[in-house]
Amino acid sequence: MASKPGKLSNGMDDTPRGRLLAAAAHLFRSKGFERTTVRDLAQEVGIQSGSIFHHFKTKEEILRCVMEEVIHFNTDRMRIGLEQSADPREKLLALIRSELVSINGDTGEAMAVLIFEWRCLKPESQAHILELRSHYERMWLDTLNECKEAGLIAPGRDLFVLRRLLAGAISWSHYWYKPGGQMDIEALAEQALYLALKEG
Amino acid sequence: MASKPGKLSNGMDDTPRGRLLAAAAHLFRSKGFERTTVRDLAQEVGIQSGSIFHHFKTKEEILRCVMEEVIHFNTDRMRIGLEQSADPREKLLALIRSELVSINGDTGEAMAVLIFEWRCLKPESQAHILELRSHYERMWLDTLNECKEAGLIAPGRDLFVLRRLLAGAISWSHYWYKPGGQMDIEALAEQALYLALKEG
DNA sequence: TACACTACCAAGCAAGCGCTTGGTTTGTAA
DNA sequence: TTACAAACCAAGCGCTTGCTTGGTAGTGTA
Repeated sequence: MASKPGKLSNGMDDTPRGRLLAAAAHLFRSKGFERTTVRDLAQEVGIQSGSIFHHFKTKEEILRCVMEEVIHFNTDRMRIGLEQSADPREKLLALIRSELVSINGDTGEAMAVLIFEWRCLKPESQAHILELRSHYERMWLDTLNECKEAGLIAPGRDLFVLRRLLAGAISWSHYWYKPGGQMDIEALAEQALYLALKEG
Repeated sequence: MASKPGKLSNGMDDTPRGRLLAAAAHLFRSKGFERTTVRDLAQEVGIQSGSIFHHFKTKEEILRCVMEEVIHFNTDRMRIGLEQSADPREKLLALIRSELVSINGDTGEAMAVLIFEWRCLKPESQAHILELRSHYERMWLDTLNECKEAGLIAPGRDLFVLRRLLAGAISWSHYWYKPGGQMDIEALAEQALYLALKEG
């Protein structure tokens, strides 16, 4: 199971395993899973390449663990965001903000790995990760439904399609959005919210 | 330069080079550039792996050529779509439709390669491709501006950000949209158009 | 002191990689 | 028939890859 309420831990703590996962997230994002060698990874944490396999069975297992940790962490963050929101509009904004922070903030590297190194996983690992993601997507659809019932979203909109379009718009920000630039996450979240709401 | 008006050619014709490019687009999309070996590629077109290098200097050059061809082809398609549209709303819909077709239709594999294998290019190749894309993005921004001036887009929207959000929403469709399913491209284009327009 | 355990190193193996080489076949045109 | 170039093959080189192996240093427990 995930962490306790209010307590966020991304599993990349100051243990050999945690340090390896953090370094892997960094390298897999910047170079890609295939281009990152176990020797790169070992050098990053200051050990020999063979020592990695004392902590993980295979290179693919490292990738899978990075993805698992980031899903747990961000599902918790979204849930907390929802709990602190009063009305449907705020809830949707909280989800958008959470996902933008996931992608452009502290867990950005691991999140990008989750998104862009997907096909490097073996099929059975993919199935396992998809299972973890289902809670995550359920929160989105429930919130979009609430917004529609509250009249915030035009009746003609397909909510499943809308969620996929929003997921794309938000995930894509990792390609162009630069945290610390002119636009902060909150302003970007608001622009993204306009994509969904009918008064946008 | 690209093709003549009205004539669309994607450069993957029935020549040894064209067959290699088509097979490369297919393999690079389904397995990724790194996981695709020159031996895979050779087997796909029925030659020996060494023979590939009679047509291309390096494996990276194959990737670059796939990307160049698909940009030329789709820039032409977008331009033709614009020429056949009367008002700003139709123009924007034409751009959205073109990009959706690029990603989910005939050139889908090459387009996915352009998007998802970007970092496999050498920096100088990236710069070259970015140059080609600039015309493409110019058409988008011009059309969005026309829509805003016509009052179709709310005054508070940042058009640069809007284009990036739309690009994400549209590109992302390659992950989930299945041509031939319940929803056709035209319906999807309309749902995507709602993201931008204020009456959406 | 003895034992067990985690974390790690040094060395290297088998396989696969992109690419090269020297030579052969095939199509075209004078 | 000859000439020539494009297209291709068979073989393999030099290198990198993920991963294995056998052994060692440090730490906590009895």
